[in-house]
Amino acid sequence: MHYPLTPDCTGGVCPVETTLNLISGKWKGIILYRLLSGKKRFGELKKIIPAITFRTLTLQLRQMEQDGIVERTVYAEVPPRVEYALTDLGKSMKPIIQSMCDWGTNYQKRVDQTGNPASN
Amino acid sequence: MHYPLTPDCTGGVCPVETTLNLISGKWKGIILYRLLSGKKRFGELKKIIPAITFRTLTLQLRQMEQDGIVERTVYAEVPPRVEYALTDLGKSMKPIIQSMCDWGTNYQKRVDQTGNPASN
DNA sequence: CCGAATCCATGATGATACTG
DNA sequence: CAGTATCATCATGGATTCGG
Repeated sequence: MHYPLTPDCTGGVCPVETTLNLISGKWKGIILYRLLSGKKRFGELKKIIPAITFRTLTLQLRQMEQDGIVERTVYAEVPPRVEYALTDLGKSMKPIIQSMCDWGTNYQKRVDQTGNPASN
Repeated sequence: MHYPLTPDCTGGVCPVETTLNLISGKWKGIILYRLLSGKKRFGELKKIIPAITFRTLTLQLRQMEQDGIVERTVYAEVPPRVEYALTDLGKSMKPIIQSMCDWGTNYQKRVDQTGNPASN
C-alpha cells in the first residue's frame, strides 16, 4: 500500500526524513544496492565501489550496522575475513533502491539518446 | 517496468549512482518531497523544513536547479518573491520519494508499536 | 521585510601511510 | 585483509549584513 505524499506530514515526524536519516550518507545507497545481491567481504565492496575510500567505507558500514541495516560478521582466520550482509530491515529497503535503479536507467537512456535529460 | 537490480551493473555507469549523484545531498530528498505538492516560496520551504539553514537551502536549491530538477522563478516585487517548482524531470522522481515515504511510515509504525525497528 | 551574500565554525568525506 | 591514524578538503551549520 502507498501512503499519501500529500498533504504534507506536518503533525508528526516526516517519514521521508526518517528514511533519509538512515540512508542519506553519500555512499549508503550504493552500499545497500551492492549488498542486495548477497553478502560481501570488505575488500569486495571496495572493489565494486572503487571511488569510495577505505576510511569512508568503514565509517558508513559501521553506521549502517548501528542503524540495524547491515550485519557484520568477523571470522577468526588468517588472513582475516569480515563479511557484511543486509539485515531483514536492510532488505526491506529494496523498493527504494529499485526505484532509484529504474529512474537512473531511464535517465541514462534519455541522455544517451537525446544528449539531454529532459523527461519527455 | 523494473530494471534488474542484479547482476550488478559493472559494464557501464551504475544507475543507482546516477540517481544518487542528483539527490544525495542531505536535504534534497526532503525538498523534492515538499515540492511534489506544488510550487513553494523560499520562505515557505524554510518554514516546513525548519532544521535546514537559509544558506544550505539556497545552495541545495541552486544545485537542483542546475541539475534540471527544480525551476526557479523570481518576481520583481516588493517585498521580493521567489518561487521554486519541480520540472518534469523532478516530478519523474516521485516514485523514489513515494517508496521512501512508504518505508519511513512502516518503520515509524514498528518503532511506535514494538519499541524497535525489527522488520518482522 | 524577503531572499541571499558573507564570514567563520563544525562535521563529513578524501588521501596517504601505517598496523594487527 | 581489513582496517586505523593523521592530516587535508569539502559540505553543512550559525550569525550577521545587505540590496531591493
